[in-house]
Amino acid sequence: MAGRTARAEQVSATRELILTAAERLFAERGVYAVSNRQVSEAAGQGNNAAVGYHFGTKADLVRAIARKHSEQIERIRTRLLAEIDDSDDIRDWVACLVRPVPEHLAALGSPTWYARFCAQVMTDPALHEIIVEESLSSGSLPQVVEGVNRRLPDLPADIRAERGAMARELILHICAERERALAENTPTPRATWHDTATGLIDAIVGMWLAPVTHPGS
Amino acid sequence: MAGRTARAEQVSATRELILTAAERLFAERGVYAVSNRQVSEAAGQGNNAAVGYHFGTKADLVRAIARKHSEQIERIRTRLLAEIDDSDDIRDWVACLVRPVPEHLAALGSPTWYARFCAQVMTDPALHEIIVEESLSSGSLPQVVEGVNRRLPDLPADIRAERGAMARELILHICAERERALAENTPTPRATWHDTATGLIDAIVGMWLAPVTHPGS
DNA sequence: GCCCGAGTCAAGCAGTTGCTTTAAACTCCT
DNA sequence: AGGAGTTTAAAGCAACTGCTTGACTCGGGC
Repeated sequence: MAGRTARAEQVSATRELILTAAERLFAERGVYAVSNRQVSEAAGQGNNAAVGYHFGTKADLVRAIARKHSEQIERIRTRLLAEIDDSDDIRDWVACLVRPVPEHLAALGSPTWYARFCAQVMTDPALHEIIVEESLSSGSLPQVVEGVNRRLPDLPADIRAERGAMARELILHICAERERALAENTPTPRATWHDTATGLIDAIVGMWLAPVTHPGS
Repeated sequence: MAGRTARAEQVSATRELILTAAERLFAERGVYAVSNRQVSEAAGQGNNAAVGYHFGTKADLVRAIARKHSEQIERIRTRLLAEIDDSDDIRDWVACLVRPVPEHLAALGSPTWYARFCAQVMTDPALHEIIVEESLSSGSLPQVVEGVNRRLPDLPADIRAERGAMARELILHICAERERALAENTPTPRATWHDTATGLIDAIVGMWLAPVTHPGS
């Protein structure tokens, strides 16, 4: 047990190497602009088919990257969910929705690549499904959404869904934009990931509480 | 003059053919998943290098597509800007920001591909710059942003920039999501592009007017 | 009215892709 | 201690990429 077999450690080490190399290259150059060969080489594998051996297709590699992170994010989310303990403040629930992502990015240290990676995958017609089932259908998220909805004023179901989608897009793409700015040494509106989350919570709460114009206007 | 030369018409016709074929393929399969060859073939050009001949690299083709649409969008925006005529209602100004995009999509008829195309290009590290300078730096947009800012309560410059970015991301990706849903025959929260715009305006105004939590919390 | 040049077509180029195959190196189990 | 099975390495494959080349078509200016 202690240290498992040396072989298994070696294997999971190269898997991890490939995973992080792929994530970096995908974020910097684009998922489809990078070949599996380049990923293998960047991971220090002389074997130019290492990606195929360990993961299969590029879609499988993308799924593996997404899963790795979404597990971490899920962990943070359940922790926050426990902390707010059925609070009545909608802000707390929105925080449960928002904070896991930027907090995860903060925990990764600098630089990070996951947000840019995720934004790309999310907008790609072929990969979109993958990341949805890997990140969005997991454990505690529906619980948080339900918690938010319960503390929300009466809204038609359609509007609820619409603003839920807005919150989702906002969280992802604002994080990706900040990550890009950090990578390019461009000024960012917020100093830390935590402050970024606070800004997102402010905005999303305001958005969710906004009055609804009847479409007949 | 009347009818120009028959030859020049033929040329601009095939250019247009390539442009729309590329837009559709890019939206449906992904910008990098489609080769210039495939675009040429889909445009009915026996010449497998037609894209290269008429446009150059793929980046140039993307720029051409973006320019074509952003000209139309710019036209709508200036029209709306004239209609609100220095209104004092912030809603009018936000409408000037939001409406041009969904209204342009509505004018294109169904189905459309531009929103999905745009969302992809916007998240791609290599193409991001292209569409920014082609769509966002154009004519009347800064004017609208300035108009919105003037009708906004006092906000720190950073927060202003942050929420501006949020509005931008929201408009683009919500339109892309609706377009995707339409293409897949999935239910959408709104029946029309106009209603979608109304929902976006509600949300963005609410977001912009939301109180700002001091990051010290 | 005839030749020039822009536009189209078709074939071919070297380079790269994903994937398969074969060989070597290594750990693990008996 | 050695055979077995797995991981890495390296080479090779057909398919496809962008790009160039040369022949053909045809409208327009001298």
